[in-house]
Amino acid sequence: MRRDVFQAIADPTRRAIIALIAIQAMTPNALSEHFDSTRQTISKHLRVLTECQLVKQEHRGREIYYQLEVDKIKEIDKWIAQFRKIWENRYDQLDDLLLTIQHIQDQ
Amino acid sequence: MRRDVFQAIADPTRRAIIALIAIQAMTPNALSEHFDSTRQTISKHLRVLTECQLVKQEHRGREIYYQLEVDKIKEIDKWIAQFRKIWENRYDQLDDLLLTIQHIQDQ
DNA sequence: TATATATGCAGCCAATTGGATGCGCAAATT
DNA sequence: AATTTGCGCATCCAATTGGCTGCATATATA
Repeated sequence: MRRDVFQAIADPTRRAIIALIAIQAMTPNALSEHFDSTRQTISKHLRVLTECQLVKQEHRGREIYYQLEVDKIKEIDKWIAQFRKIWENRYDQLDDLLLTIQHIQDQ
Repeated sequence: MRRDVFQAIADPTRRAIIALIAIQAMTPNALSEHFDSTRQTISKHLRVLTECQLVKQEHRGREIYYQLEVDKIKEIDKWIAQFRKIWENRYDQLDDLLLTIQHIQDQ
């Protein structure tokens, strides 16, 4: 099983789950009320999220509260960071200039 | 076909392609030299990346240079942004305090 | 003009995925 | 003690995915 963070957030339902529990910890039952899928299907999604440590469980009697592991989101942010410097250092003017230089070289 | 940015970056090979062309535009042939997969497989990955507009083509004779669409990466960053305020406003001290309050309430 | 090179597309296949259903188990509630 | 509630797990299934091979097409090159 691959089970990495990027594969986990590929599914729209799982992203929605993440967004919901980011606000407050929730049980599988409470979560499934927000979706058309069955509780078991949501449970399966939570398993994927747990396996890649994007969420953690907090047992409370027979209920299990799922809570976001914000640090794991940072992992995605870390991957994005390598491109951030590109769009931060890119200005329209500079773009035009480079394009012009390229055209001259092509001739 | 789903073909959204999150599904696109779920595959490790596609993430590697993105990282490579972020430095400089590359042809499918040049790209496939960096992987064990065949040129056609890389081409298929490039198709996925093109369809969700993470890359754009620049035709040059019989060669096609693939170039990163940095703006599309921002879309992922935008999704991450909603969680950034959580980890920025979260300090260990505050965490401990909240945990203590919760324990008191549980009693 | 014939050949080599660069590429995309169609089709095939095994593996994975997201969904449902039907359990079993543990904790509350009656 | 019996029942209800909350949950995870195993299994099944159709759809998707990532990889391959074998083309067809377009552009360079001999």
